[in-house]
Amino acid sequence: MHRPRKEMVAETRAKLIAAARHAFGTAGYAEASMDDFTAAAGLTRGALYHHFGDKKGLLEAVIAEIDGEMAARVNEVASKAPTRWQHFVDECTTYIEMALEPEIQRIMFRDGPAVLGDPAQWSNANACVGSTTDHLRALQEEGVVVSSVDPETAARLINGASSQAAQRIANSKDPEATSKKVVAAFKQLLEGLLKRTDRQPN
Amino acid sequence: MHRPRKEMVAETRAKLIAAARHAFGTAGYAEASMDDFTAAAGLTRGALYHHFGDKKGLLEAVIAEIDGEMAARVNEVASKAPTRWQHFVDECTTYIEMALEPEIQRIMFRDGPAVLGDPAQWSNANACVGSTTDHLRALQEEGVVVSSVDPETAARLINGASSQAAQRIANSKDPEATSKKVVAAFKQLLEGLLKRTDRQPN
DNA sequence: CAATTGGCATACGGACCGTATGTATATAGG
DNA sequence: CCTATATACATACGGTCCGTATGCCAATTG
Repeated sequence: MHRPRKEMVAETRAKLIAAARHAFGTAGYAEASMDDFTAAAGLTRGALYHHFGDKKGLLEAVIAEIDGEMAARVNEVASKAPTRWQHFVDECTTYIEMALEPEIQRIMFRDGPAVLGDPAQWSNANACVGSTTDHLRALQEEGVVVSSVDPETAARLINGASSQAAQRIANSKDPEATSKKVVAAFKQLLEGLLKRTDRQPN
Repeated sequence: MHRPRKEMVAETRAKLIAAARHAFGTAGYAEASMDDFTAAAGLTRGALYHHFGDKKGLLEAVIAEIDGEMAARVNEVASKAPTRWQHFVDECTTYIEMALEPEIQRIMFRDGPAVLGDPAQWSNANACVGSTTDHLRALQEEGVVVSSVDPETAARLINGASSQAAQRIANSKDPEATSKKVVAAFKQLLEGLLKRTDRQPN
């Protein structure tokens, strides 16, 4: 029953991250007691401090994990859009869909920024916005998107709008209906990036 | 030297709000010690709990005050734009300018949402977005903005983009230069709301 | 097989918060 | 004018939480 050392360590790290992720996602970062959720993982704060330094370090690890999952899922959508522009729009709406999950809302868009500061400065978690940036740059080279905007800047603004979009849907009494309204408004804003020749009729 | 009761009460409330606003804006909500900033106001936590119930209640009061100031300032810009559309755009950029102040960033966009939840659900502080909504509705009636978008929804999305815009400028190494880029990208997104006939050439 | 390193738990001190309680002053009523 | 009451605020207390220091056990290394 004596597993190799490395595996045990990886397991405790994973258990801590999972327990913290659940606690942060439901109770919230500030209300999550380290004693409680380490105990729920069958450990103590000793393990936490040993591996992550402090509570914020553990939050960073949780965020890195979630960001990786989100980036992976955004990339999955890649396949079946006829044009690159539609593919780009699909990625954005996929992002909004992911942001609907309460755990992601809470950790990535609320507690994360409050505790760690501007997400744009997070060293580990910017895979998602990177994809958006790349698409915008490519669309500019294709002449679909106006060349006057800075791709990364636009990606960040879109990100902010997406987060608000998701919050609005999530807090709505009729999520299905408001989802339609929100996504429609969101796509309308995106069209501002298109050159006039490529814009859809309204 | 016996001032009337009401004045004394209003003064202590104001002192508490001012001290908390400063502490929240600089140290941040979680790191601001109630003992410390009440003492800085020449009071104790007793006064705080009496008037505001708890720390969150005081944050709400601070946010209400700031929101009022922001709404007032947005309305000041009202005067001298030739078209309603430009007036609307001016209001948005004014909003971004205000969001550059660290105190507003921290309280209204970071700690506020983390502690009190979705800003759209705040009972006291939505004067700003209300103005944006009204403008959008009027622009729709004038036939300038596409009629397919829900005004309040669009206003919220714009709000999210504005907040990101301000953060990007504030955290930049060359705020002057990035401000130009950010505002340009922001305006470009806004043009997505225009009917094709009214759009500016790119 | 001995020494050492790393993984994790336990113990302790301090900060902070919420409530319960105490006290003084101003207003209201007789 | 005097008393009673309510309001404004301070003080006291208990509990929770966090960070560090310390200790122990197992696994690796030579």
